[in-house]
Amino acid sequence: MIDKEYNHSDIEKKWYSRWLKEGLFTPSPDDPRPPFTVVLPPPNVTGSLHIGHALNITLQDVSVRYKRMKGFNTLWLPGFDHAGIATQWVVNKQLQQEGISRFDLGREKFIERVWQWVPVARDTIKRQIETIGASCDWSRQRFTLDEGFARAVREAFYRLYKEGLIYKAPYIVNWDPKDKTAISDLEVEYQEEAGKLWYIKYPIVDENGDETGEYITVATTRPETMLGDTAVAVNPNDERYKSFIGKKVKLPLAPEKRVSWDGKEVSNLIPIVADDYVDPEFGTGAVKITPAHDPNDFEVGQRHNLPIVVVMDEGAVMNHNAGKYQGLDRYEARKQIVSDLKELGLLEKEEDITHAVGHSQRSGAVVEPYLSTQWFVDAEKLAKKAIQVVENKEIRFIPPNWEKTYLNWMYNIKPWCISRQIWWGHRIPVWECKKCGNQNAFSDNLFKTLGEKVIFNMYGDTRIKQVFSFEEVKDYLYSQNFTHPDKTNLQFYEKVVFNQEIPQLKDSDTLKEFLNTTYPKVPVMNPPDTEESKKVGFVPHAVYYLYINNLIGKSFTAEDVYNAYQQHKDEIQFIYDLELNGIKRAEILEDKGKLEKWLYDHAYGNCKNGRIFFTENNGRYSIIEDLILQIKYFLKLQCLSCGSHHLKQEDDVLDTWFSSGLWPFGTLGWPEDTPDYRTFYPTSLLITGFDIIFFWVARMIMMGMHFTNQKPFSDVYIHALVRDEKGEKMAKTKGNVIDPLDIVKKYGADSLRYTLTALAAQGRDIRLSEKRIEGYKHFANKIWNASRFVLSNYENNKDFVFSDLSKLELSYDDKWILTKLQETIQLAQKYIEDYRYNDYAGLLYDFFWHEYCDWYLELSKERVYKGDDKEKSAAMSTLIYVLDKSLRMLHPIMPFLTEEIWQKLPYRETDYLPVAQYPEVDQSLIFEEEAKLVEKLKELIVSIRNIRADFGIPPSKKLNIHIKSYSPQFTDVVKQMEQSIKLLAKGESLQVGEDIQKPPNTVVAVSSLAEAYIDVADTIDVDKEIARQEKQLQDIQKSIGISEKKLSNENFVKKAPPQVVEKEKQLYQELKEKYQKVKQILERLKQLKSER
RNA sequence: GGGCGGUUAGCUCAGUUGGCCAGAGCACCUCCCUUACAAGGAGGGGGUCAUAGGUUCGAAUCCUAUACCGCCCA
Repeated sequence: MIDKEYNHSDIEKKWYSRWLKEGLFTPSPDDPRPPFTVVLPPPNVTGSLHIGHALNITLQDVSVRYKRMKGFNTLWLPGFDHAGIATQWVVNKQLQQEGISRFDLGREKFIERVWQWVPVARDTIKRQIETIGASCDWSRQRFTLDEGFARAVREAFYRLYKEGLIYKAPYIVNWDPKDKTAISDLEVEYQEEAGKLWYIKYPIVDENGDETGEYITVATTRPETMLGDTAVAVNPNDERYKSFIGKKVKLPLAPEKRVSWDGKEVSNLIPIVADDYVDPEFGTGAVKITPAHDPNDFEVGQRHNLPIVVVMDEGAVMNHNAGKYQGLDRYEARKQIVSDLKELGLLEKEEDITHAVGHSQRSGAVVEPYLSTQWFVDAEKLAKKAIQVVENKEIRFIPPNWEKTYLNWMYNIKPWCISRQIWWGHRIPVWECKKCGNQNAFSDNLFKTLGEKVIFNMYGDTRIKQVFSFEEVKDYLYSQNFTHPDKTNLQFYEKVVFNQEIPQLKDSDTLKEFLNTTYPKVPVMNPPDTEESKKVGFVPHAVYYLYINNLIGKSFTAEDVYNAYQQHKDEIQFIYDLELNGIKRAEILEDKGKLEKWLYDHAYGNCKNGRIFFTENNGRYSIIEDLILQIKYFLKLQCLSCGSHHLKQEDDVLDTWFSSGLWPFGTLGWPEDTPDYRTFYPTSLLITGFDIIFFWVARMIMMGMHFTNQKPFSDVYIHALVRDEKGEKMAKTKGNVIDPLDIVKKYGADSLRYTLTALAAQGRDIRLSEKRIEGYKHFANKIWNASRFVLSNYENNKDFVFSDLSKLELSYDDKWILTKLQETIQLAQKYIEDYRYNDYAGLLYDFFWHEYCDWYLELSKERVYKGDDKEKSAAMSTLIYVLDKSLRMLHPIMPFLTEEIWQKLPYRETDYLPVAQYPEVDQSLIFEEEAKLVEKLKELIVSIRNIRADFGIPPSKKLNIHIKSYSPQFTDVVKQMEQSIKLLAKGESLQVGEDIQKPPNTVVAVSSLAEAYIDVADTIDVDKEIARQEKQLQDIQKSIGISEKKLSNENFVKKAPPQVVEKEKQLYQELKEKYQKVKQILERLKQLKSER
């Protein structure tokens, strides 16, 4: 028996783990059914989910569960985003609490700290996603920094770089002086702020640099940047300034000599240049040009070959070029400069203005346009295909108006700055050669064998150092993987990254063998804790290195060492520079004589510490191998241009969105051609918020088209922001956030999901209030109790229930609800496939509550309780049938509740509802005639209830009802359903027939197929009834008037579509008839009154 | 400055090819503890669909302008 109370927490706890255990959400790439793929927008590992995530996840789950039930081979792939700046920010905050900064820790230790934090956030979020009920495939869970994804990012970068689509260049970037990093255009938020426009007079000078007494006035909102001015520009057609062009001005306050960005001296006498960019109408028509601190000025500077003078450092503190302002913060300097100008009489005026000031989205600091050398993606080239694929509708935005937003942005796309001066993220896979300066981009395609590729990737992920030990490799390969705890890291490489066995690395023995045969061996002769002064130095290490790598034979002469060293010194120096923290006395190896002596000394102990490394015999030396404490290995990377090993990897990391852009294919195995990739890519649907269309959606389309030559997804559903009930953005600082977990606790996940689905109308923000959620909890309760009614009666009537309805004697109401059900099934599919989530939710709500519960359940009670076998059978079977279909349709929105109830139903083709079949329309269960008659019957019952209310008859009083039917058909309906009608209309007795006469002391309810006379005997109030009927007559008359007006309009009849006209005519006819009837009734009433 | 969207019942919102005398939930009023459900049932009040023009037989729906609100981009 089913519990009396609906208790969401009991129900919701038990199903999720069972679904997972059964693998219901884990599809196979071998499944022949058509695929349906969704990738979850990976939540940031910064904290926990908010209600916007809940909406996003719910809508995805609704579509995903629907498609799964429709028989698609459905994959919903979840994962997490490392969220560079955001996560670094969170960990920084934690460090602050401990009173330390990330610089105190250093890069390596800091990243360790972040890795400690990530699983905390990740697992919290994962639990939240599970609580909401998301039917995603955790066995395929990914992380944007996992071994495979990091590899995909390196590969993507490498390819773009090779193709010339990524380049490093000096450019004006948006600089965040607080976080000390460049940020992309998109990460800048503009705010209207009160500011000032200062008009500054620049004195004109003659050829000798003497002031002529003339001035040219420029206007600026950032006077501190004037110290970096290298020109004044005017429009070439501006008559006012024509004579000034080519002359020079003396830049006030600036030191006489400044140093340009590329180290040249720059004078404080700067030219006046002509440039079309200057708008003569704006300000004074003369513009100061600061190429290092303004993007437009930078362009002007390029055109006129102007020097570039940077006047601030990375923290926006004035630098050496600022003369006496050096060391001042930019705003402090501004104040000083303005007051100094005033004193010099060079400040013409100041104006109050409001202007848009750019702030860093993350730190809030005012962004400083700043010249800096950064990495850029040539987005314009990538945009081409990304534009095409949307223009020709291969990718569809829903709602479609977002397409315009997307395209507009794409048409005007700018180079994308992808380097970030932070530590947490994908370190740029470029190694600069310290010898020749070449930029080398590497990916693991540098290596042939899988083993080598793995080692390179481990190095790239900073899991091992470039000189590494067997233990380091072993420990990492055979330890638990971070993203897939059921696998070792090696298994992750095999199964997820390369989709191949890697026998070379399989176990300790093969691994050791592999390392020994693949990598140069690096002998180490110092125990880890050796005092600096006691350390064995560079020269012996170098000789041992040559020896152990078989470059000088078993025994050797000084000459042999000299020659071999000459050949290998670059790598040896590089390695020991790393290992010994600098190299000493390398000159010994460069001189045969010194080397000879050194070898001899170190064979006989004639040296410091009396060290003996070698044995000597006749000028030939041999190694004393016992001195080697450990063998490490060297991952050989060489400059592609000069071959040197002296490479240093870029310190900067990539913009997080660079990696997110690969999400739809990087998670499915790309760049490998895996079964998952072949089966599930391109994905079908992406659901996300409008705020990241540019950040993410656009980048995925660009990257997807470029790397896979396929659209990454077909449909993009863009949902709105969830706001609070007052329409304000939810923010922790405002204290108006709704925590999804609180809601789930209070109302249940099903109720939250239903609410979000019902509110998700296209193209609108969602205002969420708890009241609304409560309303849907009531709906959940309704489903629960209706099911309780059905199931408890099923318990007592098990033998009467059949799944095949065709053999049963279905009553009018059975046929009616079945017909309604078919309509609902059809509409439901249409709505969900059109992404009209709110309509889907509304439709089912209405059907289940207002048709099934309010009417069908009530109508069925008579037969369920008192019917004969056949009646019971029809009613019970239909009740169960409709409940079953309803639960299936409700399941995508309310997975937990529906599963709980569905499990108790008698016939199920699968063990679990998530993989049960979605209802399809059954033509044999559509009974239009019968359905229409029942609709009329409902109308009649409502009109009887109205009378009751109008006359204030208490529900406890049973009525005598006489029904005059207008047709034998309807008479039959009423007769068959007599008992049910009595129940619903609370009748004592019921007579029906076409020739029934109105008994005295009754009032009349007129409906379209019958009129009902209600015996109100002692309660009848003739005056009241006359008034009631008169009001009705008036209403009808009004309607007739409207209808008449339409029909008498020639143009309406002529031009309106026939079915509309036909409908109107029918309505008119019905109204007319009704009018007549009511009129008669009124006449009789008036007669009655006069008789009394 | 450019673009997009919104303005419908007290509140939150539906209303998709123009054909309803405009709908839902919540709130409100009346009655009812009837054995699925008081987290319920029956009934009810409440809107000149922002404003002004226009197109049309017909406009909440299309067009134009205005007002206010929001967002995005520069």
